[in-house]
Amino acid sequence: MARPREFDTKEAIASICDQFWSDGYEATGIADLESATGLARARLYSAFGSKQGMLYEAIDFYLESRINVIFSRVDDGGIAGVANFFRTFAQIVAEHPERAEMGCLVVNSMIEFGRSEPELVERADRYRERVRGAFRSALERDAAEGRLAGNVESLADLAYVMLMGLYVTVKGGAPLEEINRLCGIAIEVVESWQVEAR
Amino acid sequence: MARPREFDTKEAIASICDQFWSDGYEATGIADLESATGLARARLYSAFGSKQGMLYEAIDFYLESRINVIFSRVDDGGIAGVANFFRTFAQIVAEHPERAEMGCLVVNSMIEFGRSEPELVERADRYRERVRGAFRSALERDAAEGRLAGNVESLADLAYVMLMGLYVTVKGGAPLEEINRLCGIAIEVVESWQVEAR
DNA sequence: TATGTTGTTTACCAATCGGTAAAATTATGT
DNA sequence: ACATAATTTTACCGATTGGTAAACAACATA
Repeated sequence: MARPREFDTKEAIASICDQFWSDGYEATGIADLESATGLARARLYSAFGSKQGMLYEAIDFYLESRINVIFSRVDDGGIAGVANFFRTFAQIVAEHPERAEMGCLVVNSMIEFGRSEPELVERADRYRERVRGAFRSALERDAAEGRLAGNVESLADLAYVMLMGLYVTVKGGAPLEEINRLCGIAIEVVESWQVEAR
Repeated sequence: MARPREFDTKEAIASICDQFWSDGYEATGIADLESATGLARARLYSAFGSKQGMLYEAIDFYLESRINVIFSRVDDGGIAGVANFFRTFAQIVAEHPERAEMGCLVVNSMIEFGRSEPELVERADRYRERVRGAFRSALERDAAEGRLAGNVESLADLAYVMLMGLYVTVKGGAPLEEINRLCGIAIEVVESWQVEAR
C-alpha cells in the first residue's frame, strides 16, 4: 500500500545465485552483486537484509529452480537415465568447461562454511535429499520390474557419492581425460546394476 | 651468514597448514595466522612472502606429511586395507567430529579457488595422484594373486571418487547415521571386488 | 672491532569490506 | 488533493583486510 518495487525480486535472486555459484561466497563482494543485478547496494540490503540472507535466498532458488534443469533427464529414466546423467555430465565438462567449473552451488557453499551455519546445514540436507531422490525415483522403475541388482536406496546413495566426487574433481581443474575416465567408471558402475528381468 | 631465524619454519608451516585446513583460506586472516604460529605478521611475510605463498607451502606440507598419516593404513593392506580405510573414516567422523569437519585441505582449497590458480591446480593433480596411488598400491597385491575382480586402475579411481564424495558430505554437516550408511556402502563396494584366488 | 647481511619489532598504510542513515521520490488509500 | 508508507538514491561509516617501511638487533666475516 505504498510505493512498489521497481525490480523483480526473483530476477535479482537468479543473478545473485549465478554470481555466488561461479565465484563463491567470500570471493564475491557487494560490488559484484551490484553489477550482477544492476541494483545499488542499499536496494539489495532493503530487499534481502544481509549478504548471508542473499546467499540463503540464492540457495533456495537454486534448490527449487536451477537444480531441476540439472536433474531433468534423470527423474524417470531408469538405470539408463542415471547412466545418461553421467554421460551428460562428461559432455558438459568437455563442451562448456566454464559452466562445469562452477560445480554445484550447494557443494561449494557446504565446503566454504562447513557446519558452522545451521541455515546452510539444513539446506545441504535438502540438497542431498533432492539428489538422492532424483536417482531413487529413476531406479525405482527398473526395480519394480525386477531389472535392478541391489536395493534402490543404496544404489542411489552410491550414485550420489560418485557425483559429489566428480564435482570436486572437476572444480579442482583435473584434465579432461581424467574426468572422462572417472565418468566412464561411474557409468560402468551404474550399468552393472542392470539385470535381466525375471 | 647473518642473523639466524629464531623460529622453526617447518613448525610455522605446520601451524599455518592446520589453520587453513580448519577454517579455509579466505576465512582465515593474517591475525589468525599470527596467533596460530605465535609470530608477528612481518615475520610471516619475510619468511613466506604472501598469504598465497603461505597456502602453497601449507599444501606442500600437507601433501608430504599430513597425508601420510591419513593413508598410512591403506598402502599395503590389499582390498581389506582399502575397506578398513573407509571403516576408519566412519570411526573418525563418529569419535572426532571436529577433526572430520575439517575434511581435506586440498579438497577445500580446490573448491575455494577452482582452477583459477595454476599453482593450486598443479597441487590438486599431485593430490589426486597420491590418493589414487595409495589405493592402487593397496589393490595391486591382491591383483597379483588373482583375488581382484576388475582392474586396479579403475577400482582405485572408484575408491578415490567415493572418498571425495564422503569428504563433501561430512563437511556439509550430514547426520552421523547418513555418513555411516554411505561409508557402509563404500565398504560393500570395495569388498565386492574380492574374488576367490584361482 | 668494524661492516655487511639478515631477522625482528613496531608502527603504519591504502584499499576494501559489509552495512547504513537520511533525504528524495513515487505509488496508494482516503 | 493529501497524508501515508514504502522504495530509491546518495553519501557515508567504522572495521578489517592484506601488506609494508623503517628502525633496531644479532650473527658471520674480515
